[in-house]
Amino acid sequence: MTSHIKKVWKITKCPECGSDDLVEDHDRGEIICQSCGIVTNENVMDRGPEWRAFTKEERESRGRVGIPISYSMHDKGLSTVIDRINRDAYGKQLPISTRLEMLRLRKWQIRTRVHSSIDRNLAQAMAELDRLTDNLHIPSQVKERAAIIYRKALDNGLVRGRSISAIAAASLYAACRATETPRTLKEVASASSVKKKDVARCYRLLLRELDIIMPVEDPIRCVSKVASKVKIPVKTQRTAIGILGEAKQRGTVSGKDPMGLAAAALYVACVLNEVKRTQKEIAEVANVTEVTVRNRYKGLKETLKLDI
DNA sequence: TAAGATAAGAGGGACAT
DNA sequence: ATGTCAGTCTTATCTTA
Repeated sequence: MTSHIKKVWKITKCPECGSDDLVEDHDRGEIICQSCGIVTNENVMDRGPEWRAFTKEERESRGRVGIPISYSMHDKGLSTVIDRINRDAYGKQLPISTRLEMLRLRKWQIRTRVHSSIDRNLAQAMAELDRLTDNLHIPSQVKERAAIIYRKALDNGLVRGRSISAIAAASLYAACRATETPRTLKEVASASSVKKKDVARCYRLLLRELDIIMPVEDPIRCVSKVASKVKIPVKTQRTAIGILGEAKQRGTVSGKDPMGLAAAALYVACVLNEVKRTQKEIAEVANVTEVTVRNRYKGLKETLKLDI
């Protein structure tokens, strides 16, 4: 008896590096090179039957017809379409009960299709999150958090009409804020292809629609962050914290950028303690402009009646 | 060179229409 | 739903000490 071993042409060497350490991923229809990481999806499609038959009977019973399945379609091309012609194969009008049945089936068909579109959206978003977190060196735990936020946004229909990458970036930024992972909006935006203002808009949308309460950053907590970067002595830091506490009591801190306030308070403290730091140095590490430092500095001077 | 001043523009929140 | 307004922050440029 002749054996019916499949004759399948397969690549055995990586086209990039020549290694033969290849792994097949049948679900995705790809071949991955273990040594260089190159993924190829060429020549993987197995056009022969996926079964083996050893007798004539087996061959006949296992043989089928139909188009080859396709990996590029989300359902691998296996969907059935229920059309709207309420007639049977002979063109006869269907009885009312069957018509209602078909109506129900069509409804569910559409619903499952929506489902798969959500899946595809998620897959794309997760890929984007992967890319962003990779670029920004963000721990996976924060990424998980971002993914949860994204799913919530998707469930609430916030993604419709907006770009997936914008919402993904905004979710990631929100996750960073929530976990106190120090990444600025600017950094997140520049890692993604979305403009900063769009990420900011989506971020606010997330906070509003998902009722996320984000703790407002306390300028006092920013002081040490900024101070450590420009090596300002602890004593001067304490002066700055005192200044901020005083300003807070007089209610002149709300609505201001906490980093700007911290920077200005530090600058004042430096002047008072005769620590030589320029506005520029402090503004730079606080990620605000000199002008902002000056404006806050002016405000602090007024509210505290300082003469410098 | 550091600090201050000024102007123009962006973007969003509050509020009225 | 849309427009206006006050306030914030940024960028850029010029002046002052």
